[in-house]
Amino acid sequence: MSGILQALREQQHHMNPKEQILAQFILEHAHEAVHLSITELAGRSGTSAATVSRFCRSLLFKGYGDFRMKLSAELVQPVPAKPSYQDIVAGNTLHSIAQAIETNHLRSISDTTRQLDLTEVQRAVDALHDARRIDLYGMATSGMVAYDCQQKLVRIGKMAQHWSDSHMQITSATSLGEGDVAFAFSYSGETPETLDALLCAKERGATTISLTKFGANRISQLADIRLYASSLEEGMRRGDMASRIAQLHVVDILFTALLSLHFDDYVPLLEQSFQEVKKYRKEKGR
Amino acid sequence: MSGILQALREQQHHMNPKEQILAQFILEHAHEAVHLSITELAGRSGTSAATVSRFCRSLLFKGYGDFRMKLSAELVQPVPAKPSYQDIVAGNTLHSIAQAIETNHLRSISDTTRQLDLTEVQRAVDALHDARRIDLYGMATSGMVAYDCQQKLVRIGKMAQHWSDSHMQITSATSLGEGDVAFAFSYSGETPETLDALLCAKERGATTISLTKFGANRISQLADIRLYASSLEEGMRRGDMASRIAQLHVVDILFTALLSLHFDDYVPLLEQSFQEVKKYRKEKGR
DNA sequence: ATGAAGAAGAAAATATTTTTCATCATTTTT
DNA sequence: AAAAATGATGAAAAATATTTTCTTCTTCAT
Repeated sequence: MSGILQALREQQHHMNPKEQILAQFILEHAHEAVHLSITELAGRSGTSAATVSRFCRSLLFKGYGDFRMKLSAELVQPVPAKPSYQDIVAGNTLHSIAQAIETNHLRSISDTTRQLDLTEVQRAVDALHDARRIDLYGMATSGMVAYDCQQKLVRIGKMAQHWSDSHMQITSATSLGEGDVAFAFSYSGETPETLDALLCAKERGATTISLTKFGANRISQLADIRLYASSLEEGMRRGDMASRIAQLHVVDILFTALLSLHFDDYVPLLEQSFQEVKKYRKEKGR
Repeated sequence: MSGILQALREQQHHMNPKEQILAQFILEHAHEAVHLSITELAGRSGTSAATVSRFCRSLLFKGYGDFRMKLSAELVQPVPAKPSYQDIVAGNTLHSIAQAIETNHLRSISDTTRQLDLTEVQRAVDALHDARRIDLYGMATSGMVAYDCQQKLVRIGKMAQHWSDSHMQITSATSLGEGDVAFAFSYSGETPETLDALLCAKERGATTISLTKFGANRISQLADIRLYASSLEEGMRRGDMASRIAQLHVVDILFTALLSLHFDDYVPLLEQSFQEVKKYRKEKGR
């Protein structure tokens, strides 16, 4: 904490009564204050526009506008790196919520990248490249990651299918075989539906890949190729938010690696699918 | 380079002549520009105050003051360690790919958080809280974000529905009305199917929210509440990877804010849905 | 009690921003 | 090719926002 808010806090007790009230309001609602006009700020803080104006000038700003701009500039300074993940509880300000989530997501991506085993990534890329058919399993939030992965694979001409229905997952897994890939997504690594499907696929001879949180878990134990995404500390509520971002991050790395290693095979397909969507829209008269 | 200046650079060539001149001036003298009043800026750049005002509004700022404040906020950011987003090409090593993707995702999240207008977030949270029914529109990658948002909302007992089928989107939008919310997700902000659905919902009186890349676009123009996620530079391949992460980041902030502001309403429901899924599994014999 | 000094708001003055309106240039239609 | 329509632009008017002035009120020292 530095600059204007710090100055306010320090000088607050040497101010006139109404100015103290105003300073207090600004300290408590800084992020809101910068969006208010001088009249609104006066109203919200129980003072008058004249007082606010004098207040700003006594702090040696050129006027309210100048004060507001400099305060707003101060408020967007990036958060200093916080050592650990932030938990979220009731009654936080919007600003602290946004910061906490940012911290969690940034960390979760950094951690995941740092601990990523590139040898396993390479094996996964090769398996996906060589796969005849690719099945993607995941429930709820992880289902979304699986679906994202499917979208990417389909765009480069892969036969990839995500099933969010647990019966269909098994049905599909049953028809896999040697040369096919089954890719399981699960934050906990214990999701029974996903586990079942992966097991079934493995029994039919498919190559199995897992993307779970770090540490031992039943799904990764089952997999031939094991990828991990960062997990939040145990007991942390809403851990799946950050983990989902981390999982998508891994999917992006996988997909980009696939593209980069087989550029000539895939990039034309990707461009083509992009152009076709555009063309199709034009033809509809847009 | 990101945010406002980036948007100016990208959109400069689609502007009116005087607006191009103005954009050019701002790009060249950004640090000076934020200290000028609208009249001074008009004078220095060879345009008129009216043009500057229109310019700011056409970029979807609330007015010149808003534009100036956000630009000023952008300018005080220290130069990031890694100056720009990394593009991905053929033949990279796995390590450089992972690093590039990490850089892009980290930046994309930081940029998005910094540019987030918390007033708009608050309005969106209120709208979602009060909503009788919530429709979520988005195609392809943005469809996934919409779906993610639906999952979260449903878990706290909201009637939320994502349609990935463009006909069903319209069908559903048709039955919306006053007190309902339509939430459109689109990276480009121009996706016709999403635009149509949002328009239809708006015509029926629903409150409309948009989450698009930064800068003026047709979807956000239509929306009552406008949220933005960071965009990569024009011409960058695979821009949607980072944008999807950024959009999910915004969804997380929205949802957490919703939870935090109405803790007692929602958290019990969330815990309950979590416990019920567990219980249901136990009963199946696991 | 009285006067001086300063705090604070109402209202006036000023400045800034936005909108309206008239003009001019460009494009489209006839 | 002329006429009509559209759109861009700046001047001026209108609307807003900010600052200053002026007056009242309170406090404190005498």
